[in-house]
Amino acid sequence: MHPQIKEPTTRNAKNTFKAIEDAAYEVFYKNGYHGTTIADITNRAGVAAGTFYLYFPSKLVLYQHILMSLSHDIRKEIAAKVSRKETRYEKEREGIKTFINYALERPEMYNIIWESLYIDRELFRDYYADFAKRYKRGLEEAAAKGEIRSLDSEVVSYVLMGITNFIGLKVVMDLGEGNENVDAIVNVVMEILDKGLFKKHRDSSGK
Amino acid sequence: MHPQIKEPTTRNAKNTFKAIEDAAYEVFYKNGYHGTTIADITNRAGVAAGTFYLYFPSKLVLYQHILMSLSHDIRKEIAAKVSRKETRYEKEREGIKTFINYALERPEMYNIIWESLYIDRELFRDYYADFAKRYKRGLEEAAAKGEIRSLDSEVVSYVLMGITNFIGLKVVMDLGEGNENVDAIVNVVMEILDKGLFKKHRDSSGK
DNA sequence: TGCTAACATGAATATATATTCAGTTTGTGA
DNA sequence: TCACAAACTGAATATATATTCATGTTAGCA
Repeated sequence: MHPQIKEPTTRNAKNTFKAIEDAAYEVFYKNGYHGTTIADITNRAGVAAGTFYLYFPSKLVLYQHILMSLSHDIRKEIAAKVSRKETRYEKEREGIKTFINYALERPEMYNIIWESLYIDRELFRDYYADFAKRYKRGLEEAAAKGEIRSLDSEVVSYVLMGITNFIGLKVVMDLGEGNENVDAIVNVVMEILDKGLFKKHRDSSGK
Repeated sequence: MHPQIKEPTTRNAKNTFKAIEDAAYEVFYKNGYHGTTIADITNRAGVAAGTFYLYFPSKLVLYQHILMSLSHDIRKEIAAKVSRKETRYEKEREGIKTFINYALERPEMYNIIWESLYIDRELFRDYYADFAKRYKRGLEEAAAKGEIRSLDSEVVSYVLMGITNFIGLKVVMDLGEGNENVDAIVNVVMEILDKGLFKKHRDSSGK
């Protein structure tokens, strides 16, 4: 928990705190950080403007609080699903699928994480650096077992994050246009990861 | 040119206009859209605040103007380089390499394009939709020639954009930490695209 | 040299909104 | 039932900054 946040102690105060958090999720998503005012948040939460400052010292700290809770949540969800699979191949498929479904069901979270690049660059950087680190670990284990080819695992992790994030972006942007067949999309991605994009060209030593 | 922008006519006015544009590039990059004020721009350009409004009706229109010019520029650069290559394989390698080098040399452009998701969602969406459309065309030609495998070209184009953008992101975030060996990074990416990530697992019909 | 239109100025205006604070209500333990 | 702290209120404050406008300056031409 952010050190500057004052935790509520009584039952009523806990409800108030939660109402502010919930309102913030909704409004930050809908209108972005700069597009939402403290008044938007407190109105939606049904409390007075001053009440906000009983718990949070500033709008920025609230944003950071929400961002951290989001990123924790999305990582937990992916880790839980992935750990149930045996092979790296199956883990990868599951991770991509989970991420896309997450983006589809709660586009707000996804959106808020990207916006952080322009609100709190450190937090954004840390989020992806940490994500990459976990990814690397998994990839290196898989390489040690001979499940995947030996390639720079840092670069590979950004390749995989890039694919997942952009496919998620596409799905979110297309929301409501009926392109939500996640399995079909994941199949295409796995085809590429499994066999490559290119048909064999010239000699296999390449150019 | 944006219809609300008033073009300068005289030699001096052209210089003033250019100075405002140049200042805006720098400052938008450095501090983001919300972090820069009209005063920041006009101070850096060496003109009075009011002068800004001789040419641009608002800060938003200036931002849109700059974003469009950036996205035009980056696409032009990639298209020019790619068109010199023969095979899809070589074109892909060149496109990725050009994009990363672009991000490395002018991180501001790259940065501004992503921020647009939170400033002008339509413009952002259009930018990527258009990028994807061009990509699709190239991929479909390559598929017709048998250079690449037949897969949903829309999904493939987002996979490739995702890879490129995230590798670009990594390179920009790491700037100054000596990880700027673009060729080595591109090689890893091409390895994956060429031969896949996974070693052959079980039977090739897959799961 | 004087005229005119384009160009430029920067102080003043208008507005938005994050944050404060003096006062009020509420719940709880004695 | 009282006392007190915690919780809450919302009008007032403070600040930032996009935009306007009355006024001045310049360049080129008759």
